[in-house]
Amino acid sequence: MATDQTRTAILIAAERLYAERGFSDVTLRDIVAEANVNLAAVNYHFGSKDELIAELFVTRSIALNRERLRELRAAEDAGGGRADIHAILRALVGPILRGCLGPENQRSAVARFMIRASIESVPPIRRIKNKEIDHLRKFAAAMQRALPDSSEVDLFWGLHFALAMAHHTIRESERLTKLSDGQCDLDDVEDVIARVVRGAVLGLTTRDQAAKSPPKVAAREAR
Amino acid sequence: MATDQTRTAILIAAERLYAERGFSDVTLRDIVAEANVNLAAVNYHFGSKDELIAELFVTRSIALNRERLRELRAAEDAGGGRADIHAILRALVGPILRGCLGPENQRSAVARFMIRASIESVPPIRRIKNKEIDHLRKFAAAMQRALPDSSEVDLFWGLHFALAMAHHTIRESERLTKLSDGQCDLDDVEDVIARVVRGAVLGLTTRDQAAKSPPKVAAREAR
DNA sequence: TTGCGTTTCAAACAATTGTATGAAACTATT
DNA sequence: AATAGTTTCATACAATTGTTTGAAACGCAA
Repeated sequence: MATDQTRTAILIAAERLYAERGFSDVTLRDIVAEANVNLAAVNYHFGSKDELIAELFVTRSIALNRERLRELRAAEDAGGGRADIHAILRALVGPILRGCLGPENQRSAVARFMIRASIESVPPIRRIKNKEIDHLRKFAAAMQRALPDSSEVDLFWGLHFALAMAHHTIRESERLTKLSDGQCDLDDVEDVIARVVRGAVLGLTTRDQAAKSPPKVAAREAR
Repeated sequence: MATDQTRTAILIAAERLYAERGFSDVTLRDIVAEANVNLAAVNYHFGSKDELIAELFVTRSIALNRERLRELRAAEDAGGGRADIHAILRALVGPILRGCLGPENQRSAVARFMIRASIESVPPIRRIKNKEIDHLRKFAAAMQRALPDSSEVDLFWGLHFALAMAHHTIRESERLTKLSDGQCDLDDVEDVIARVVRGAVLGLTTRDQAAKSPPKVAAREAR
C-alpha cells in the first residue's frame, strides 16, 4: 500500500480547504484539485465525502482532547493533585487558541478546521460531537476540586463561558481587530489566553457583592 | 399588488427553515413547499436566492440594531445621560438572548435566523455584515463614558466577550443543558442575561490584584 | 516474464441545484 | 365586456454535485 501518499494528500488538502472556506462550499473537485489526485480517489480511499469528513474530525478531535488532557494532568501534577483554576481553564482553551491565532504563518489548518466543525454542523460531525461532553466533564470535575465551595451550576457556566470566549475570539478575530482599529492584538496568543482565562475565573471566584440582578434600570421601555 | 401574501409567505417560510436547519441545506424547493407557493415565485419576487437571503438579513439586522439602541438610549436617559455599564451590556445582549432562548414556544425564528447568519457565512450576508461594526462602536463609546478610567483595549475586549458569551450560549444551549444534566436553566432568560452581563462587567471592573499572568504553573510540559 | 492484487484514471451517471420560459389565471381600469 | 398589467404555474434548462464504472497503469511476489 505504498506510503498512502494519495490518502494523506487528500486529508491535508481537505483540511486546508475546509478550514479556509467552510464545509458547504468546498466540493470534492476542489479537494482533488488541491491534492493533485484523481476525483475517484476520494471514494476509493474513504468511501464517501461524509466518511472523509468524519475521519478528519475524529482524528483531530482525539488529538485536541489529548493535548487538553495532557495539560490538565500536568497542571494537576504541578499542584500536587489539585490544579489551580487558572491552569485548568488554560488547559481547556489554550490548545485551540494557540492553534488558531498567532502570526499568520504558524496558524494550523488543524485548529481552524476544528472550529469550522464546531460551527457548521454537518451530519457526519454532529453524530460524533456528543462524545465531547464526556471530555468536558473531566474539566468540570477538575474545576470542582479546585473550587469546592462554588456551586456546580456556576462551574458549568464558567466552563461554558470560557469556551465561548475562546471560540468567539477565533471566529471573530477579524471583526475585533477592525472594531478596535488594531488595538486588540490577536497575534499575542498568550495574552489572549490570559484574558479569556481571567474573564472566566473572575466570574467563578468573585462573590456577588452587588445583588445578582443589577439596578432595575432600562430593559423596560424608556422613562 | 394585493397584500403581498406570496412575498411574505416566502419570507416567513425561508426564515423559519434557515433558522432551523441552516442555509446550506435548505433549498428553494424546501422553501416554496413550506410556503405553499410556486417555485418560480422566489425568482419573480426577489430576483434570486441570494437576494432573498440578503433581504431577510437586512430587515432583521436593522430591527435588532434598532431594539438594541432603543434599550441603550433608555438606559442613558434613566441614568441622566450616562448609562450604567450593566445596562449598556444588557442592551447589547438582551434582545438577541430574549429572542433565542426561553420556553420553546416563544422562541422566534427571527433571532435564531440572525444567529445562523452570524455563523454560516454565506456571501450575500458577508457583504452586509461589515456595517455591524459601526453599530458596535456606539456601544463601545457608551462603555467608555460609563467607565472612563478603563483602557480602550479592555473595553473592546469586554464588548467582544459579552457577545461571545451570548452567542455561544445560544448556539450551544443544548450542550450546556446536557453537560450540566439540566442544572443550567436555559429557559430562565433573564438569569442567563444577568450571568452574561455580570461576567463581562467583572472582567472590566475588577482591578488586577494578581499579576496579569497567573502563576506560571502548567502550560509548559509537566514538571 | 508472468500473473495478481492494488491503485489510478477519464469518463459517465443520476440526482439536485438555482434559474428561465411562456402560457394560463387573475385583477382592476376603462 | 374588453383590455392591459400583474401574478401564478408547470415545465424545462444548464450547471454542479457526489458517486460509479471499467479499463489502464502500477507494484511486486512467483
